[in-house]
Amino acid sequence: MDAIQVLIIDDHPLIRLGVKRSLESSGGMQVVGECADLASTRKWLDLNGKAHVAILDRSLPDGDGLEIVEALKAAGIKVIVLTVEDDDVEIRAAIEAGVDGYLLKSSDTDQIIHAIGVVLQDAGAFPPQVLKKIYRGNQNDNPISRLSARELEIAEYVAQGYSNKVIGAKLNLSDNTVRNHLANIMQKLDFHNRVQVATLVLQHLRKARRI
Amino acid sequence: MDAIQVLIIDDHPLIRLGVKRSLESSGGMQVVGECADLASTRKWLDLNGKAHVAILDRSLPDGDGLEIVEALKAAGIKVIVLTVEDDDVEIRAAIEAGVDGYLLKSSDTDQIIHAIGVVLQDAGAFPPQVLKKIYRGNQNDNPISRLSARELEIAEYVAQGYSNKVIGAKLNLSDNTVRNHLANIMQKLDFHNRVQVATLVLQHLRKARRI
DNA sequence: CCACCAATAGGGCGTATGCGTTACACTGCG
DNA sequence: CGCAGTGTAACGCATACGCCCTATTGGTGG
Repeated sequence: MDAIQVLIIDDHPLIRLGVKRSLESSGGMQVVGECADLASTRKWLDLNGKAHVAILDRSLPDGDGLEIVEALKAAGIKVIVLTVEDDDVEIRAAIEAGVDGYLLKSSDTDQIIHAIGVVLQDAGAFPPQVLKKIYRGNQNDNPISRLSARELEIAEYVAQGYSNKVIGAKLNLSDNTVRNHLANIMQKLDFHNRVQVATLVLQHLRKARRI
Repeated sequence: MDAIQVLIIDDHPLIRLGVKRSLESSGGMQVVGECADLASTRKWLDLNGKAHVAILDRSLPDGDGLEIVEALKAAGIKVIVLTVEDDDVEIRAAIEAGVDGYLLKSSDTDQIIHAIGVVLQDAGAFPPQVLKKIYRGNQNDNPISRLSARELEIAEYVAQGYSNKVIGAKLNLSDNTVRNHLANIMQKLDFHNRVQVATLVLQHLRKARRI
C-alpha cells in the first residue's frame, strides 16, 4: 500500500515539526506539504497539490482556518482540525464547515495517527472530550439566541455603555422604544438590569470572535 | 564541549516533540527531560534532575508555568518561556518572575536555538516583537491600576450586575457609600455610567487570568 | 502637628432606568 | 383570512443612578 499523504496547515513551526515527525515516525505516512497561512495553502492547492488528509489549525495569521475547508474538500482532501479552541461554539462552527475530525492540541501523537486512519475510512474523528463539549453546549443553548435581531442590536449598544436615549438617537428610535426593547430583552434572559445584559453580550463576543 | 542539556515543560505532546526534534537536529543539544505539568516537573527536580536550560510553557494543566520558575532557577537552570500569550500583562508577569527569555509559540525553530545560546551567556532573550509589547504596555498603563483596593472590589461587584444596594449589603456598607465609591471610580476612569465600569473590569479579567 | 487621602456615611436633586400596561402597523405563516 | 411575532411608541410610577455637597475617622507623609 502506498503511503498516506498528509498536508499540514499551521502557523507555528514547532507544531508543524511535531506533527510531521510523529506522523513520519509512525510509518506509512508522508508529509507532502506544509503551509503557514491561508494564502500559501491556496497557492499549494492551485499548484495541483494532492493529499489524502489535511491537518488544519484554526488560528492562522490571515484568517480562520475554517475558510479553507471547502477548498480542501473540493480537492478530495479529508480535513482534521487541530486547534487549542475547545469552546462548544468553536467546535460546532468547525463541524458545520464540514470537517472530518476535530482534535485538541493537547492530544497525544497516537490520537492524531488514529484520527487519520479513521477519517480515511470516511468516518468522523471526534474524541469523547470534544463530543462532550458539543453535547453540553446543546443543553443550555446560548440564551442570546432567543433575542430578535433588533433586540441583539440594542443589547450590543447597551454593552458599549450607551444610555437608552443615546441608543435611541443612534437608531432613530424614541428612547421609550429602546426602553421597551431592553425590557423585553431582560425578560427573555431573566435579567433585572442592563449591566447583566452587557456582561452577557461581552462574554458572547469573546466566544464568537476569538480574542 | 559537552552537549547543552535541555528540559522541556509543556502539556502538549506535539510541542514537546517539535521542540525536541528541532533542538536535537541542530546538534550540540540534548533533551534530558520532558514534563507535562508542574507536579511532574517538581518530581523531576527532586530526583536530582540537572539541566542547563528549561523551555517552559505557561498554561499547564495544574497551574501557571511561572510558579515553577523559582525552583528551576534555584537548581541553576535558565528558564525560557515558550507560550502563546503575547499580552503585555503576561509578558511583564513573566519578567517579574525572573525568566531569562520569552518566546512566542509562533517562533521559528532557529529563534529557539538562538535564544538558548543567548541565555547561557547570562543575557536576556527577548525578541523585538516581545519587547515592543512591553514598551507599548508601559505607555498607556492600565487605567484600572489607579483604583484603590476598595474601589476595585466594588468595581468587580458592579461588573457582576449587582445594584448599589446589594453591593452595600454584601460588603456591610451603606448604599450611599457604595454610590460614593462608584462616583470616585467613574471620575478616576472618566466614565459616566456603571456599564462602562463593568466592561472595563471584564476586559481586565480576561487579560489577567487567561480565559 | 498639619495636610492630604482613602474609606465611611449621610442629604438633596434631577434624571435614567426598570416595570407594567396599552396601542397600532407590518410581516409571515398556517 | 386570522393570528402570532416583531417593531414602534407612549404613559405613569417607583426605584436606582449620577452628581452635587458636607462630615468624621484613620493612616501617611512632609
